[in-house]
Amino acid sequence: MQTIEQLLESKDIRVTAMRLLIYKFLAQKQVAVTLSDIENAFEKADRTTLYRTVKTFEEKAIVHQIDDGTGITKYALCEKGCNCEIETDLHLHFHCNNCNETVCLTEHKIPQIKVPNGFISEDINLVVKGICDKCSGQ
Amino acid sequence: MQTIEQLLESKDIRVTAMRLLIYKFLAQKQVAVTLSDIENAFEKADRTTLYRTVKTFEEKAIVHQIDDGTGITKYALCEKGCNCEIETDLHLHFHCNNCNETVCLTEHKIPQIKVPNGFISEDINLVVKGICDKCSGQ
DNA sequence: CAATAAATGCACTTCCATTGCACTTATTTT
DNA sequence: AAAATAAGTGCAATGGAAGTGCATTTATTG
Repeated sequence: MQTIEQLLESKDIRVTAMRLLIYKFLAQKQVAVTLSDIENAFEKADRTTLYRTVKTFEEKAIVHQIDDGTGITKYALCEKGCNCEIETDLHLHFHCNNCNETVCLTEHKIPQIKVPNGFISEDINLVVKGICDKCSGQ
Repeated sequence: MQTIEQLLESKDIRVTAMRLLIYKFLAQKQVAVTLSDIENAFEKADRTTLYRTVKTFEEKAIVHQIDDGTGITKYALCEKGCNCEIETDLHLHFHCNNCNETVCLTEHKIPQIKVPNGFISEDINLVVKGICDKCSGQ
């Protein structure tokens, strides 16, 4: 069992109170969050700090960025073994049109996509939109 | 053979000089264009007019919107028979990281995506990023 | 403890999307 | 055909989110 401190250190990220808080916030969330979500959760902290913290996490592959088509960038913690950079490891994201939340469907890998001759695929973004389990249940 | 005028009228869109020009511009383009692209092509026209024209086209299923992850909304003409609303008819988009252009790969349909129980899929956005045929050729 | 580097906070800028309102142009009604 | 109405266009302004420069604080290193 690795502590958050150890995780950050293993990625060459200095441990600060702010970063621990933001990490915990992301860990506790079951859905992808926007910068504004984080901002609202930490009203005392400056937006820039939150922004740069998330960017740092992103660079060090602690979180991955999600473009779910709402026009607002969202972030979610990478799962253990999540290699977001590796094309073959990409998972898909589900955006609920009802509650407006976006979740990672980590267990659902993106199927092989064929592209025409001459095209070289490097990265794939797949977002399914619809109604999530929470909203469809009722 | 249907004229542009007839097409617009069939969709309950009034024919104006501006709309014809914008339609022709989109038709001649082989790639998805941003609002700024259109703006640059019609410097005499106001940005708002272009914006609203494209929005009108979008509502009436003459163009479809593309979110290729660049953060800037792009638009492309729907092909004949393109039913962007129908999930099963969705095609994928390819964004070139080199020339920054986005093209519709209309002939490449999106494979069936499985989502977990309780999730209802209504729409799918799939963007493949990499190098396009023009840029990989050299 | 001093020197250095990184982290944080504040202010500001930029870019794109969008809207309100006035004005013009087209369409419909009398 | 003129008046009334509706739609289209242009100008100005707003809002939201992303990003940057710089000063200040906090942590790290010698």
